[in-house]
Amino acid sequence: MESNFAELDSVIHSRVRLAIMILLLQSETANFTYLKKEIDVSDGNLSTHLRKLEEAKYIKMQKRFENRKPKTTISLTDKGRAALNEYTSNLEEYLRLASDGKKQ
Amino acid sequence: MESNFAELDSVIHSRVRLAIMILLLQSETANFTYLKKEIDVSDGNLSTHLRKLEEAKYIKMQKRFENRKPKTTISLTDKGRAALNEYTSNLEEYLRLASDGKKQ
DNA sequence: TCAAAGTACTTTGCAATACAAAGTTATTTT
DNA sequence: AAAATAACTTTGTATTGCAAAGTACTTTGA
Repeated sequence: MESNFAELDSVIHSRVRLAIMILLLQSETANFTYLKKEIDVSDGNLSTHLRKLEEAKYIKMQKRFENRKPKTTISLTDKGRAALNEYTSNLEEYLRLASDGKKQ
Repeated sequence: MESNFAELDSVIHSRVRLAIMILLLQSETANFTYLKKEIDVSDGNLSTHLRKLEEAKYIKMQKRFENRKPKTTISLTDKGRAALNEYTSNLEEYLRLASDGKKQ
């Protein structure tokens, strides 16, 4: 039986990781501090979420030194962009069902 | 600082529990077997998710006997309906940000 | 000049979660 | 009367999510 409720990519389905992906979609590249401020998450937590997205190859991180300080630049991969697209369209379907429910 | 990324109610932010809430919104009441089939989830998993929603007072479960068989009827509480409403409007904002991101 | 504070992270420890397998209790079929 | 079915719940375990602590520097102020 085909369920109305599609699987939701568990790599993306976490508030923090979803926010990271959306921010990267908007701004193409970002750094650690920027993400941290925008999402309001602790350092450690952000670090592990980034690692998870990297392991899934949804983002890539370039680490280099700029003015003698470490600087990480984070961006979406094509795979990540595609996964986010599918995730959001699945979620939209959930929301559509929810708003159908309200109407009756 | 006000983040664009609102907290997402962690009681609802799980594929299975979100689906349960939406199904209850649509059909007012439901039983265990119906939910299980619609969501495609194992018995044990569904049972624990239902308990979690009940503990949060988002759903109520009436257990009674009908034709000498146990029959659980599950429905949304007002609190649950309100929480789902807030959750979906927060999520819609995330999705709006995502589709803004795509356009640029 | 050297100690304290700041920056940009990562690692660690642990509590909470998600899941399926196994268990329970009662009924229906063979 | 044994086996299958229904409608769940409990248990065991692997995974997750999180913040506190740690690391490796650099900058600032006394």
